[in-house]
Amino acid sequence: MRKLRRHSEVPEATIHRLPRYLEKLKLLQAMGVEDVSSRQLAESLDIKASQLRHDFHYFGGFSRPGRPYQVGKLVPALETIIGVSEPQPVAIIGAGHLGQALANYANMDVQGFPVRGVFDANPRLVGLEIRGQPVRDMDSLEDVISQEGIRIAILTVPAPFAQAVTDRLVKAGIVGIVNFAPTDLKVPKTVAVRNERLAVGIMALSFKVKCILEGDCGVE
Amino acid sequence: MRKLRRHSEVPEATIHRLPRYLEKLKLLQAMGVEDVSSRQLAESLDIKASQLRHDFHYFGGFSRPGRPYQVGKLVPALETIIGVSEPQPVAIIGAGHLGQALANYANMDVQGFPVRGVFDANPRLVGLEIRGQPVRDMDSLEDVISQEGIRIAILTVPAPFAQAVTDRLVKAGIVGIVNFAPTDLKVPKTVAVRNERLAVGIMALSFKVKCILEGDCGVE
DNA sequence: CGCCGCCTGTCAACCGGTTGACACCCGATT
DNA sequence: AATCGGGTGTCAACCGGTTGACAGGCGGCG
Repeated sequence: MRKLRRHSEVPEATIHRLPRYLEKLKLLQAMGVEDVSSRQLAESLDIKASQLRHDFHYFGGFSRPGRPYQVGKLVPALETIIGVSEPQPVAIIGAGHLGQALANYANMDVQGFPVRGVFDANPRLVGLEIRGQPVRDMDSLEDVISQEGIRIAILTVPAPFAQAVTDRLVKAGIVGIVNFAPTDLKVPKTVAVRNERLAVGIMALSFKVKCILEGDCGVE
Repeated sequence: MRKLRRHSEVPEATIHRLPRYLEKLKLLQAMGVEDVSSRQLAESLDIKASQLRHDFHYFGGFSRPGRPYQVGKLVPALETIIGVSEPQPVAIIGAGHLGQALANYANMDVQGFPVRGVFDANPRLVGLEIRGQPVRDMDSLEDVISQEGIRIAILTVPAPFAQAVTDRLVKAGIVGIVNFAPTDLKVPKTVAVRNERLAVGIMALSFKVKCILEGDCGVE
């Protein structure tokens, strides 16, 4: 990376693609691939090569011009850009099925986001072990966050509690929240929120399905 | 709805907002609200009023001009557009934590997507009851899909199995797939896929968090 | 009855993101 | 050494989506 422009200039759409680049590149790395051209990489991700180059262009040169990208250099560069060059501990608030699923499913540790605290208000869940992590009482929320230096929280509590929990998180020094509750959270501008609305996905799909079934899609 | 244009002409971005409109409107309906202006509705969703009107404009007139929207008419109209005017039965493939979470969490029934079949290859999960639904063996996949008339499937199996399961689903007549596996699925053009990549969300957030912590965001 | 405030439908300008084109660079090969 | 194939960096045109502006409709009130 030669000249790194200010992050604020990177378009939203590009940011969302970075994780996919990293994911694929790690895969290639694990397969022992050393070089990869923009065309190869783009095709495997089903996007245009010009777009990929354009995206990388925001961060300066990843390769000597005229030569393909070197996987070994790209991976750490992307990790630095995304902010996972060193592990980012996260907390999961709400140990219901979704919370548990996230702790297991996306195996967060490998992705660079080790889970360092799982919390729930339900006394019946508190004490339960998930992946070697005890489910903690909400009382200890602030303490654990500051002790572990947690910056990112994942919210998987029922919608009615989401805002109250959020307020506590913000006070405790959390800087980023992934919100799975179907509510819009109010936070100061210094906190980033990403809403992950599961229901929207299936509804958008339903629209397209209707479209297909009615032969109303332009695809004849 | 007077003149309904072809669905294919509705921009992607608008489609993704429709579910949010519906969600909010249902809420208002439950509160007994009868009329709502574009400004009120837009503000509560944190978008511009002009955009909301523009979105609705794709589907013709929802109100007599000069008068606010009538919640009672908007809700069924949106339901028809999205395709949930009558329940859309869905199947969940993969009864791990994520599959279970989805069956419970987003209470699909209320959203118009009653779960009519939960499947898993793991014999230890088969037979388990989830919300009154038995977890079924994969063998019965095709039968249940055709008997229940299921059109939409939710994929929550581990990535290595995703494509194989998808092929079976397509053959069985599934038209839409919500894919939670971190893999790109290959499907015929007559099948709609929506990828729901949980890991991308947290990484995009991490980028912004880094941004905030380094004071590199334009917001001073 | 006429005016006024509020509302929607509609359009045109604007903006960000995507895409194609091309200049330039490199290593291999003849 | 010159050439050739394949690669990246970069830019400008293009396109879809967003936003602001405004014409016209409706009901309430003086």
